[in-house]
Amino acid sequence: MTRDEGTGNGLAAGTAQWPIEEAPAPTSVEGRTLSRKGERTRGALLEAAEQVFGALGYHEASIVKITEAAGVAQGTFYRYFSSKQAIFEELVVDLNRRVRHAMSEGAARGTTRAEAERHGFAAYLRFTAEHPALYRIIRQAEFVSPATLREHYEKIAAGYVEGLRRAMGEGEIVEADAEVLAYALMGAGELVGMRWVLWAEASEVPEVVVDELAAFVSRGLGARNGWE
Amino acid sequence: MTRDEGTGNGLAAGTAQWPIEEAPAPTSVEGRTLSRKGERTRGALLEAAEQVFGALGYHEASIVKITEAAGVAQGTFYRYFSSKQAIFEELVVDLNRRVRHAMSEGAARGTTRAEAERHGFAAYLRFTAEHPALYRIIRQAEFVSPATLREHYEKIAAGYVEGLRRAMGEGEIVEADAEVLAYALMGAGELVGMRWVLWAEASEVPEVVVDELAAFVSRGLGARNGWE
Amino acid sequence: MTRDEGTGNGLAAGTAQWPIEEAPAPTSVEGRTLSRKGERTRGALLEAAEQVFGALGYHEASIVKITEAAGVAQGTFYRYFSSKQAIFEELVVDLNRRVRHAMSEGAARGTTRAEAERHGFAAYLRFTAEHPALYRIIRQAEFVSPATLREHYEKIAAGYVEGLRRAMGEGEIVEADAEVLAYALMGAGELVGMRWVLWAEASEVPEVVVDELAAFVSRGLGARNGWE
Amino acid sequence: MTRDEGTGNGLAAGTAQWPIEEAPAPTSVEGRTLSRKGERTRGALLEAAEQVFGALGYHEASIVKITEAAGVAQGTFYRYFSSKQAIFEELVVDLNRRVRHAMSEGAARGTTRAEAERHGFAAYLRFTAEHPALYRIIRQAEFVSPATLREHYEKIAAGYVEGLRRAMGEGEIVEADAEVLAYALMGAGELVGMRWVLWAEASEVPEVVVDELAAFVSRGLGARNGWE
DNA sequence: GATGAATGAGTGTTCATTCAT
DNA sequence: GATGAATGAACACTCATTCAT
Repeated sequence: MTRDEGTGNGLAAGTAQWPIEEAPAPTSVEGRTLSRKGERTRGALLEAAEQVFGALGYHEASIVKITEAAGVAQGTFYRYFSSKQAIFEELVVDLNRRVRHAMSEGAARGTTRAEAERHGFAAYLRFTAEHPALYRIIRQAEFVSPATLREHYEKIAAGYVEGLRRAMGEGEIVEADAEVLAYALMGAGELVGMRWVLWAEASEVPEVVVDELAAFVSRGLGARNGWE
Repeated sequence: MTRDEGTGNGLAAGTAQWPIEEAPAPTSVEGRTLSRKGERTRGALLEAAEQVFGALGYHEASIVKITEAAGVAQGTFYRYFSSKQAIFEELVVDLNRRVRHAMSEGAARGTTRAEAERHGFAAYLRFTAEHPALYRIIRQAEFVSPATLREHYEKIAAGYVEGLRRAMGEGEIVEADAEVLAYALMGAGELVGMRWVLWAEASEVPEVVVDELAAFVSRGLGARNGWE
Repeated sequence: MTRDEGTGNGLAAGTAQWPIEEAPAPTSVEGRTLSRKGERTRGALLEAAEQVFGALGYHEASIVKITEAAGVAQGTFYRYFSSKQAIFEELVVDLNRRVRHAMSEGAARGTTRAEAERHGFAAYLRFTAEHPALYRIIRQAEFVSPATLREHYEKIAAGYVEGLRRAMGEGEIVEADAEVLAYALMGAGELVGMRWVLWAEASEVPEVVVDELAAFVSRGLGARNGWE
Repeated sequence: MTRDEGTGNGLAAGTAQWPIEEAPAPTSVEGRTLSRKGERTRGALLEAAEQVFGALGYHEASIVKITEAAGVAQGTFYRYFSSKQAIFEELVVDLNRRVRHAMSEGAARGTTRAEAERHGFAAYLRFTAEHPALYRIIRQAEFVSPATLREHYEKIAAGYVEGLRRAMGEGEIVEADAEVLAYALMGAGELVGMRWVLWAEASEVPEVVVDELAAFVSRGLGARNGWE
């Protein structure tokens, strides 16, 4: 993952800075170290959970449905996760890591600042399209696991804040409260994703929408040499 | 409700334009017309539902809890609402009407455009603080009643779009896709509300946060003579 | 209602002998004497109950449905009947009286013995077709009010027994246990009615079926100069 | 089970001919194959259901009562039957198979035609005495599961019809509509059973009653060399 | 006298979780 | 190590009945 150096800027910089754990999957459960096969079963359960939680929501989803989707017996579930809530939380953490990764990679693809910014949002929206579960699971987390939900937003916000602060320091964008900007940006992305991906059941957001959003944000950040 | 005339502008104009039904409370159930007492019972149930859904979420909320909170017997519930889902949906519609009303009123309080804009957001954030249920119930609606959720956002967006288009026509703000802007604005408000009202368990958003948000939006809309 | 005298015979004689109360509708409830209007309301409730119990069965039927069908308020029901079970029992008694009346009248229409017999069954089957509720309500009575059910069959059986005994005395039919014959005849009629009226949803049993049934019974009773 | 060959006749032939599946108990639920223990639990539930439905009727019977009677937890019920209605229907099918089996066996015990006929009815009445649930459950089926009810009668009738037709062909009984006769015979047996088993709470029908019934039927069928 | 609002016990059913095999 | 049978608490909802107006 290359980071954009030198041209430090707002959004792109931000997305590039999220701290991402490098060893994603825990390989032990309650002390047991997982075998190859165990690892695979665990992965199958997580993936099944993403599908099922995404499609049905936390409450309609049931352990039976998840284990069925994963092709294992009901009891097997509890060899890998201590509860329904536990796998849910793990899923949020997992998706959080992956979306931040996607956004970083996206932002890094831009060479000019405007492009980078646009790519960051585009990556987020693309991830949303590919993983509608992210959006839906996050909404469920509100009640299922508020702490995890908060952590999710805080981690993304932290990345934004760091990037925005650097950009401010370098005079690339207007001086402002970086945290407010961070939450505003996340919110904008979330609802645009909801409107043009989820509701439209589209596999991607129309380019023009991404452009409009990026332009709005660019202006809002008071970016010099912004979009256009 | 005074509307800003002549100086039609972006946000303020938008918030001022939401079409709001003036006769809010339905007064009949399944054809029956409600007596005074019935009206009161129904109101108590709705209020209790707002508290309970807001505090526990749709699934943890139960009819027993709602009726207990309302001080009526379990069976009484079904004289006024046909199901748990039904009262939930009614609640969304109700809150939607009230939040739009609050935003309109807020926006109308501003005399200059910048003030109006700021007041619109402030009103929304104040409403969120007073009715945390709005935010939480909306999140639940994702799975409980997607159509109602969508309607909620679409109604608010429609108000924004109308106002933004007018402002564009009058050259007050930059020419852009009004719908994209609308969803971006809603998202920004929603997450800022989540961060500074819900998480902070504050009764209001710090003034400076409102200012920062308004400034960001003002710049993003390319408002002439904007905030500052 | 003419009774067959002189030519005393089996079935026809039997059907003609059921003791039928002549003043059918009780005109007071819990001491209250019913006004004209009250009488009408009570009748409407009974009729509605016949429809509803017949269509839905005892348990699916509800007081609300009955009162709705009768066009009165829920509470009004309890001014005329003390409980759901009470109106059900009254209905059984009522239908019992009416079916016995119908059978008597039918039987009386026959001039020869064979005709009379045939007419008795035909009348029963016609009544079944016009009042499917009879059959269905009787089946429900098994658990709802066993005593009433038993009374229903015993009353019909009593009529048969009396007629059969007389016919035996006059040498018209074979000497046998009249009660066994009575229950066999009732059972035969009931299931034929079920098969050719209820299942066929027909408004009457095909003539040929009535003929076959009458012939079987005629032979079974060892009737001299019977059917043919 | 020996069948009467050569002397093919009416009732006995009929009862002897019911097609009876030889592998009675389904051993899998929703695709799952039942373990030994599972099989036992399932059986216990069916037996408990027979008792409870028989004693209380469909509606008064509750899953709690059934599971209590079977000595298992409430939830266990749903591992074996998908609903209250489902176990009810299974019960009807089960009882139907068993009563037809009993009747066949009974009829086969007769050597002369008159004996066989008598044994068929006697077997039916004995079964009724041992399984009052049959009678009571059938009556409930009217509303609970009309299709199953109909199937029950049709299967028994089919056996009768086949036997009666053969007997007619061989000149043993009078030529007549076999289906009408079948329903008449079933009805006669049913009500005699109700009167002398259920109401008398007797463990068997008095011999004389069986004799009388058999004689009536014998005459009704126009049997040559009939009873006596 | 009629109404209809209120009651609350009771139902069928679901499902996360445990544990013997 | 994996299974799947068993559990039982919990829930949404119904309805006969009561009673104040």
